[in-house]
Amino acid sequence: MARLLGETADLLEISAEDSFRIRSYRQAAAAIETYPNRISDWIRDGKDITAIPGVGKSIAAHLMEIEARGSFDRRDKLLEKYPPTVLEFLRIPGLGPKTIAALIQHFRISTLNELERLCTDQKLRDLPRMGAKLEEKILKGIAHYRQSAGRFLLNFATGIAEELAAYIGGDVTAAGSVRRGKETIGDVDLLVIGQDAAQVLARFVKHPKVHEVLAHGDNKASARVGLEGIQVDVRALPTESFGAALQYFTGSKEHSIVLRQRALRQGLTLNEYGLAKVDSGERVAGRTEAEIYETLGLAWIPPELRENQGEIDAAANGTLPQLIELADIRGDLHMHTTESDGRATLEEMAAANRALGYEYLCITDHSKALAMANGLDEKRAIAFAHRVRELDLGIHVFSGLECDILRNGDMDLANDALAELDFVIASIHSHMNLTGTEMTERLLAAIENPHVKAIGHPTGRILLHRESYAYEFETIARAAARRGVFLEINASPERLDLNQTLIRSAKSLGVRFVINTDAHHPRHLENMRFGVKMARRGWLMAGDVVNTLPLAKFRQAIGNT
DNA sequence: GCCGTTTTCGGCCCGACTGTTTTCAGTCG
Repeated sequence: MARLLGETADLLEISAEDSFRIRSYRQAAAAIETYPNRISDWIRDGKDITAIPGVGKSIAAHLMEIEARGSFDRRDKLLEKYPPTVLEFLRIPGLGPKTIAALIQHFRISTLNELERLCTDQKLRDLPRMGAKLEEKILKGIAHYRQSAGRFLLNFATGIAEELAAYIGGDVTAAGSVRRGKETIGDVDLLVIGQDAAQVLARFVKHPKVHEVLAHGDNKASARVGLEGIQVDVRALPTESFGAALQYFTGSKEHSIVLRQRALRQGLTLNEYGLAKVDSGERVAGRTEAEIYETLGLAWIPPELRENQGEIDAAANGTLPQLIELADIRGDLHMHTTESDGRATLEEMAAANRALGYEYLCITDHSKALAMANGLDEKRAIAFAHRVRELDLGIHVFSGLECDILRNGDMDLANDALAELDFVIASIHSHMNLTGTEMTERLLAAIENPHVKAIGHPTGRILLHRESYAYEFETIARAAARRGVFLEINASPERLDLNQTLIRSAKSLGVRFVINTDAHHPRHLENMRFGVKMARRGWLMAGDVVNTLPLAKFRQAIGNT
């Protein structure tokens, strides 16, 4: 439903509809996407869906039509006018709705290939206000889109941000979605404070990895960096604007819009330079973020929450959660060794965990169904568990297993073998295309197994690569809460599974969590910070996460006494 | 198309950069 509304907003944009109507569609799409309950259920139960903020009479009618027949009239009419392939055009950087509408009208194109030919044939310049530079820009944009679909993993973007910040030197802060900890990143935003702007920007665009300068003005510069072509935006601002600039540059856009609306109601206007009175222009805040939020009557909001999903109300009411921090984690409970498909030995992994200052860890190699990973059968699993327990490296090591959930919901290893282990994570690695009903039954069966303590990477998504498998998440979360089975937040950067919406939903249903790296190499253990980011985005506190417990309490929590 | 501390009508966040054209529209964040 959210996707259909969002696509309709795109189509309305190309057809030059009223911009406020378009925004309404987008806001409704965002509201539905992050809504904790299933809209279909609400409609079937006859509840009033206009109670959802952003959903009014018209969009409610559209949603009921979608529920009834999979589309709605307004969308169908637009699709008669514009083939759905033109939606891709909006993903091309530098190409917006006005240009797209003009191109469709004049050249009757509908596919990226046709658009590309138009540019290589230098036909675009026949139209008013279009020239050679635009043709070139679109060609580069198409190439970039095809290569990466325009998004990058959080760990990659974080690495680029840290490398460039070190190169630029001085007071540089990563802002944008990197600071908010989004699992995929469109571009890297760097904020430079209190230095000579022109000099800083000039130095940035000369970085050896900068392949293409997209914009270079007095206050900001944008460039594509590295072979992957990730876009980096650098903005330079004076020291007295640091807080305002950091707020503005961190976003999200939706969060900032609501913040500025709130400012206006107080007779204030907010931009990247500061918070000022509308009538006199007098500056009242801007040096720190906290100062800005405070002036607006709000507690400072952690960046991970700035998605316009209730955080502003919570900040106004003083009900923001005390979010979990990396330092709260006392042990990593999901990792592999050379016993299955890990790259380091049991001893090396344990030593690496101790070096991170953890109190305990759990070794969870694969089970035999994952033959290509050299998974363990019952006999090997039990023998290995003995070796794990005998380890004496000054850190408590639990013997565990990442046990495959077979197609029918059975565990890969027999229950008497699982009973010998301290901590069993049940994961799906096969038959990922079952129907929603089959997959729900399969996971329910795993949760009912008396030896299963956690569900590993619960949705199975691989970012930018593979969707979650289909199942009824709420049903699974309810069962997990009832049975006391933990849901994993897998910190591996290509998974980051669960996402923030599912974390919040599961928490509201009473689920407790574990945050694990799924490390196959000692250096992967450092990915814990990304898992904690996701937990924070899901509004979790330390108390929601079991592996923040001290050893003795953790043992109680897993029934290991 | 949504919404209500002033509103059931009339508002709806704010600024930088580029290209093409001679004053600004389009795009982006």
